[in-house]
Amino acid sequence: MLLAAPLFEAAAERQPLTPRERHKLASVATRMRLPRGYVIYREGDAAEFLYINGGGVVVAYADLPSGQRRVAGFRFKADIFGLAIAGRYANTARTVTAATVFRIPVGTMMEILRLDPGLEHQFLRKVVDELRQAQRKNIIVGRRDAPGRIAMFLDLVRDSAGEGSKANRIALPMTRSDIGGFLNLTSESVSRACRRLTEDGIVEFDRAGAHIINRRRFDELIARV
Amino acid sequence: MLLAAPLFEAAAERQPLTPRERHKLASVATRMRLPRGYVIYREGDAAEFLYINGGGVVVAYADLPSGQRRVAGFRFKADIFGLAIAGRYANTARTVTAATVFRIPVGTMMEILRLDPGLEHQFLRKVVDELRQAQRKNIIVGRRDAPGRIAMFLDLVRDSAGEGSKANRIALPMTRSDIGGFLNLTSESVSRACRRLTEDGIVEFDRAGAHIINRRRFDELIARV
DNA sequence: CGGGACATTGAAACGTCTCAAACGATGTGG
DNA sequence: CCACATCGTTTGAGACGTTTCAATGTCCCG
Repeated sequence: MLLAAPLFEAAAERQPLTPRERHKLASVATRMRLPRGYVIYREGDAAEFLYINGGGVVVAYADLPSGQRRVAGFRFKADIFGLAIAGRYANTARTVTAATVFRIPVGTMMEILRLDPGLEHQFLRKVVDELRQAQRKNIIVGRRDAPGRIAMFLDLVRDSAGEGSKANRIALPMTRSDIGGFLNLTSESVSRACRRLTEDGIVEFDRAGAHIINRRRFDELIARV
Repeated sequence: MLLAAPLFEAAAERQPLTPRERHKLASVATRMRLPRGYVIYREGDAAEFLYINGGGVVVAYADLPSGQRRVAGFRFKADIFGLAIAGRYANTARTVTAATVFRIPVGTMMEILRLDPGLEHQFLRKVVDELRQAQRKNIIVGRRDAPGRIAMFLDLVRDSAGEGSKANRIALPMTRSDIGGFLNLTSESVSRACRRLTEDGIVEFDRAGAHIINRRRFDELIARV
């Protein structure tokens, strides 16, 4: 139980969930079908629930005093979100697409973890995953060139969304602003960087997402960190 | 025991250690006194030891293919470092000042954690701390203005180095290049940003470190994220 | 005392940001 | 069912700030 506390004290970042956990949690979870653009919770709200993404895409972000929007990350199917700092949500969560989410009261969740050390273990691994994600984001944002950041972002989304690691199609339901918020770019810069990638014959974009045309140069670009 | 594995699989980031833990670990640790600039381990080496900083400053960094140096973070007294990914160090660790470090074989460490769940708990908290640090770095690097990044870096070092949170003197033993590597700036930009802070009457710099002159404006600058 | 690493400063190049406008898609109300 | 308002995207031109390249100055250590 002591173990659970720090887990829930962590700020939110990406956290995939195993099938075994989903099964265990389904019995106490409330299933919600949400439309696109629905705000699940707001930064600063008391963190009463923990959420599991059951399908669709959710974005976690915080609005900074300067008016900028810092996107912490995107949550895909089976990802956990809603972790808090000091009992309050660290980010705002909003659906990017229509989505199904499972909602679990934090108290209930703590009880479950107390009774099931194995599940507790799984949660620790989620925190570690989360850490890796934050570090991966650190590396991506460290790049100076916008096209390179976009390419690494596509790579990240491909891994996160559960599309095969050799898939050339990547769905991008989030807005350019959301991508920019994640990559520390303006939406205009995202636009221009995407155009550059297209002009260079590396990636093509349409309404649905991205399509990698030249994988060799794409991989080269990603490796050129 | 299972718990220990993922802990050691995490990449390195900041991790303070409590006195209770230090006592417990002291008996199995090898104490090493290291000169300034000593490379403790290199990125890619087999991760055989876990380290605890017993005094001094250590920098963890990775050299990217582009030749740039990405600084993951600085380790101060009581911080743990040497966590690995897939059995290999994710970063290179080098002393910034003369330092004392305690070295513990990973296998021994795992054994200790297995026998002491309480200590295991503490380690989980370290991972969560590490996560928070990575996120804090994300926010800092997200700023566009170099002086603002420097100010937030000073704030971070003040917190990490264990100087009082209201201290106006901040020791900066690391080089401008190291600071730049952490903040994603060139050493020249660090130099200019520091000069700007001085010209604006906010912070003064000398060989030893920084001295906050105008705390109100300093805090304002930090808040202007 | 000398060599080397680090820090500082300068000037120009580069790339993103900002501001602005036009375009496209979407969803709603008449 | 269409017109319209809205939101997001794209494109443009200029401003801004960091990077780059180069040179000088400073400090530390051998």
